[in-house]
Amino acid sequence: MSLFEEQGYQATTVPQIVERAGLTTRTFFRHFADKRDVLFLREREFPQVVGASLAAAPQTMRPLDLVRLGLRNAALELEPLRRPIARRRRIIRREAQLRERELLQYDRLSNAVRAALLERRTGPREALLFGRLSALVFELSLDEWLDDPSRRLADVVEATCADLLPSR
Amino acid sequence: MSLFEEQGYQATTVPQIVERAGLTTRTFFRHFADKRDVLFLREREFPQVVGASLAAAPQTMRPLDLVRLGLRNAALELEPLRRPIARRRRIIRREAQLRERELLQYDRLSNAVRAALLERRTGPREALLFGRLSALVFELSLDEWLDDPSRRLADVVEATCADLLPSR
DNA sequence: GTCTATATCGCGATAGAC
DNA sequence: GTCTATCGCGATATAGAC
Repeated sequence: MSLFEEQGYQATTVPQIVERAGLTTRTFFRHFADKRDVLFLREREFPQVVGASLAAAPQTMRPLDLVRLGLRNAALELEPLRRPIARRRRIIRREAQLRERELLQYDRLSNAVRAALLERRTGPREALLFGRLSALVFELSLDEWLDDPSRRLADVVEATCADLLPSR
Repeated sequence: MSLFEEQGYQATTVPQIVERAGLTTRTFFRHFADKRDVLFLREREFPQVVGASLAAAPQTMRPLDLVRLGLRNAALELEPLRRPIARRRRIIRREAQLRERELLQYDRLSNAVRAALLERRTGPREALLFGRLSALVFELSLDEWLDDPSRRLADVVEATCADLLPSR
């Protein structure tokens, strides 16, 4: 992130990154699928975590409440990381390439929620829909939260849920 | 598309593509930002078209009806292209790289709708929301339509709108 | 259109952890 | 000893400068 801030993402080469990190180029690519991936290390496991959180919830919950629970849990984990997340967002916003990768991450989140709902015999269409809407809620909430430090992420998520997930 | 189907997307190189097309590599990259872009030629103008269609609608329309109109117009244009679109989807589904680019395209659609709504003094939050939801409606509809040839895309879009865009 | 850089990846050798 | 991570070298495709 330091290098990206200093010189921009494009201008920064992988050899420069590995030099500062004390590794070789080859090692870099064993950990990261491509150069962009270096900014999404934590995010890669994020969908898994949310999915697991849904799987662990009581079987009796409705999809709507399930999703709210999962997003709430996710929010609590991110709450203390506001600074680095905001820093990262600033970098991502400057490069369409990075926005593109970010979208893929949200798509993975969406799929994780969908898979968790399917496990509970939610209908395929409803599962797909809730998955997508969950990811949308989360992205919008994160953004609002980063712009308004006075609110807690969990609260923003709750409000966005109420707004976007009309009870079905 | 033929090459991608024969050998897969990754295995196909740009030199192979230009050889079959009778061009040079340089010419390829003059038209397409990168290799993936070759599958999104038409899609690039799509957001513009939808945006223009919204801008041309009567000023008195509510955002909800505006979006429905825009998506309906888009649907009518795609209706005759079912075969190639389905073929293209099959290729895209096999490669995460391509799915990623597809997501960026939907993001652009979302932004086009948002921009059009902002022009009409819709509130920023509502514009953002409707933009995202429009793209979501469109993606889901397209997918359903490709899986069920018996329905018309415009009808699927209408049904998905009713489902996802509760009147606000 | 030519030339060049940089991202990406395959392979074989090696070092450390358990 | 086996497993896994790193290294070093090299090849090629993508992408961009001029």
